[in-house]
Amino acid sequence: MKRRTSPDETRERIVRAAGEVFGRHGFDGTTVRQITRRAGVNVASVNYHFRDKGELYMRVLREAKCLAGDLAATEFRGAPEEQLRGFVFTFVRRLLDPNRPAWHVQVITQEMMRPTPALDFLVREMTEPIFRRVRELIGAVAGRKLPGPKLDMLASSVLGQCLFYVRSRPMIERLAPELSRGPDRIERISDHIATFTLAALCHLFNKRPSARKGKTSNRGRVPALYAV
Amino acid sequence: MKRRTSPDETRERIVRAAGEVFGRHGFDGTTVRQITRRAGVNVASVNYHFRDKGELYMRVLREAKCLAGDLAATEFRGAPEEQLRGFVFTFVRRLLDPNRPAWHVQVITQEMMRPTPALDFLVREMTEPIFRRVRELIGAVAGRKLPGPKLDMLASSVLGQCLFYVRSRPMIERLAPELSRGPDRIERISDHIATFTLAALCHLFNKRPSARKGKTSNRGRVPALYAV
DNA sequence: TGACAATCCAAACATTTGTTTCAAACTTTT
DNA sequence: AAAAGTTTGAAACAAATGTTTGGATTGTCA
Repeated sequence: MKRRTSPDETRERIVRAAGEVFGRHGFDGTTVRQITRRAGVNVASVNYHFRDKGELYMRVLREAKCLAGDLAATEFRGAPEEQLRGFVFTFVRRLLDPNRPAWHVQVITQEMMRPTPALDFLVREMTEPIFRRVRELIGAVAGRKLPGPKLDMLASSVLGQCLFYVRSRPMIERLAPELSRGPDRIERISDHIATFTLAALCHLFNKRPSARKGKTSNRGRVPALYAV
Repeated sequence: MKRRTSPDETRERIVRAAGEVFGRHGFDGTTVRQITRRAGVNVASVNYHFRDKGELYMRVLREAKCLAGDLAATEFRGAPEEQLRGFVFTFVRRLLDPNRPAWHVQVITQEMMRPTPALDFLVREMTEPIFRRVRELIGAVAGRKLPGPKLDMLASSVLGQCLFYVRSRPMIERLAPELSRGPDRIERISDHIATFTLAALCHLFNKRPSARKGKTSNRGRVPALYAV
């Protein structure tokens, strides 16, 4: 007779449940019993399959980083402006897409805000490459060599805009509920951030007015290729 | 003989210590004994002076909101662009000034990210007014009536840029340490955000190029009046 | 001073925490 | 089918949690 749940499935169920709870309450705020209750397994399973709570947490972070995808390695085609726009669209979609399990982003955000010893891993493995990538894209749009700190701040402006919608979600839902609703909200937000950013860069570095203005033109749409 | 510590001082010591610990670990991650140890008082003091841990937390939030200042009510003078610039300078200073106790900002940030029932209070009392103010300032700069959601996203772009430096601090310190150091870092960051934002608005709404570009001009400096 | 209330403190309270134990149930191997 | 190795589950563990208790200490006012 087949076992009701295989050992591997138990492990997966624990990781998924752990991701959801860790994502909502962070490492400290989460109890092992919350996880096992949600996963429908025994309390001891956590210590059997993973050494302890900390080890399980690391496993969850690794999973989240993995599912977050190699955004940094993605190639975008077209003019530098189009590439930056493509990046913003992909990044925001990764952050807000309701089809993806929400805990991937949430658990990473929690770790960024209330660091545990695991933060170094996350920065090294995903934040740093993404940050570097944004700097490259911005440098290309600017079309000239920029001093490092200036480039860092420009990249921070882009990432800050994107992450705001994730990290301040409970706030935004109260202040501007329209922004959180509607099936096209991801595209609206992406389009705004990209347009805003390109407008700033365009003005700061005296590029041509870049054609875009007002509603979404076909040129402005992110190619389906990017819309992972 | 005078008591070593007056009851009022005990209360204050508890609130300050609680602010520091809550700011670092959030409500869940904080234990009453951590607070009392840091404050140098007995464990029971918390339940004596404040009803329970939750009541103390609310008191801390109220204090933080109070010390955060009535940024929303501050009047800025000059052209709309100057007013927006003044707001950014003041806001960023409030967020990053090392002379102010860091926990004011941190405890609010923690609450935004991992909401407790107290979030409604915070949004109503400080976030909402600030958000509304930014929308007004941006509307003035744009010089035309804008649809609500558009205004919301523009405000989000400004606040997102500012808050990034607070919420991603542990990350930034690893990625771009230069941004976290130096006595002029607050001014450098403020100046960048204001310039970046005004450049975008200027380009989006076809205003005149606004003169600013490159290094800080005298016009660009925030008047001492604003530099609270 | 002496009585009264306010404040403080050590100890204990009942829960909840992460983890361990060990026997039963199951799967695989012999 | 018997033996060996995995996986599960109920119960128990010590440690830590928020809170309460009762008595000691302090300040106030008659």
